[in-house]
Amino acid sequence: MNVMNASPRRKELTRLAAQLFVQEGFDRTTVRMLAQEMGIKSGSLFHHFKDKKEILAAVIEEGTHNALLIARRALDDCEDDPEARLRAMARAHLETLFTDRNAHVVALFEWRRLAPAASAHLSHLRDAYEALWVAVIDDALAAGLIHGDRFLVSRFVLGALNWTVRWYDPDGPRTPDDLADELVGMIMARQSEQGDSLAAHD
Amino acid sequence: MNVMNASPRRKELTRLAAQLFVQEGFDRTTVRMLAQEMGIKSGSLFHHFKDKKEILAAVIEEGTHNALLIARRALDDCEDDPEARLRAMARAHLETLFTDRNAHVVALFEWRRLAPAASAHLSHLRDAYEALWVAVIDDALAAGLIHGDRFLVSRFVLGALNWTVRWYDPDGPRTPDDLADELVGMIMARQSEQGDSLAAHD
DNA sequence: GTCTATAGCGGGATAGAC
DNA sequence: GTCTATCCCGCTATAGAC
Repeated sequence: MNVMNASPRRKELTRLAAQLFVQEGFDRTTVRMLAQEMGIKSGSLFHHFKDKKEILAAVIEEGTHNALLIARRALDDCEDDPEARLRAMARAHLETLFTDRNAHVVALFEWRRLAPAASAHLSHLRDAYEALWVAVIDDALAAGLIHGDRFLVSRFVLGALNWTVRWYDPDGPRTPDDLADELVGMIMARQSEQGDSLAAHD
Repeated sequence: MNVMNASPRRKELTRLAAQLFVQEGFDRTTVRMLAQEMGIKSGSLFHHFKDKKEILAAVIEEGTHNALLIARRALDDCEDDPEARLRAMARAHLETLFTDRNAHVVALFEWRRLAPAASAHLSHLRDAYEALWVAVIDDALAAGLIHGDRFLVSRFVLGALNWTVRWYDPDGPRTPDDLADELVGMIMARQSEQGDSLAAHD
């Protein structure tokens, strides 16, 4: 169950499951679909996972784990500038959502399906990721870069980012990084000028 | 199917269905649950609806229809001030999400389940609602109240609002109107001062 | 308009051979 | 670790009486 004791086979299956869960949703994805996708029969699936819910748990763990890793790495590659850090977090979030890492999408959108049985380990992962966000938001607030309530700002920003899954087309003209920059630009309180540098994209 | 030819009985059932769809999700809500909730047997349900998908369609139509009505009314009660109109739209959106109108939540979160068979009428309703938003955002941009790309700003704002369904507790200290005001405050480019009036809520 | 009864299907999961 | 075969269940939807 833990990310440590995952066989290569299990990891590969988890990756494929994430893909189907995003396309069809957890409930509409059958174990037969999952099995076919990885070229085995449905019965064999239960050698790797206790039941269907455990597959979802594995995907969600993988997704949150990746998001946490990538966000930490992005922050490490950062100066201490609050704006740069905020931008880095937004970019990292969208990177995990769109750069062939369906697992994070599943973690966000199918969390409720798992909630009753959510392990402490999973909750801890998610809390760690959210803590990263709140810290970055706090710094931006303290620097006067943005304004508002720390709790609400974090949730509004994450909401705006998460909802991109519903409308963003990766094959379109904009990169995920473009989106992240536009969002940060949108909430930043410019001390002066009339906001032209970000207004002429489309 | 159209909102016009809905018997009172059917409207009542639609209301109850919306509640269950929000609680459990469409896929996990069975026709037996739906029937029990309204005090009839599952077989009787199909006298009112052709199949389960038609129930979803009715809920989504109801939800979008209501959202459109309430948003229009809110704008009508408004001065021509772009900030007031933006605030009114945000408030109206959250009002339809949280003030015992589960149908709008279903419309937003279960849209994909219906998408393959979405009627022209339904798409038209949704487009009309989105057009309302884009118009208000356009005015706010033109007035220099906010900044960014019209397309992206609308989607970010709607994303932030829609995602509140996942975390907002109506029994908590904040009203939906508080949330709306905070969001508008967050994206507004203050020409001067250091953003204190909105920062001391929590 | 609601009931009972049930058809018909597809789902998750198991057992035991290989 | 994968297969075949299958159990058992609950789901949507239908048929016909009342």
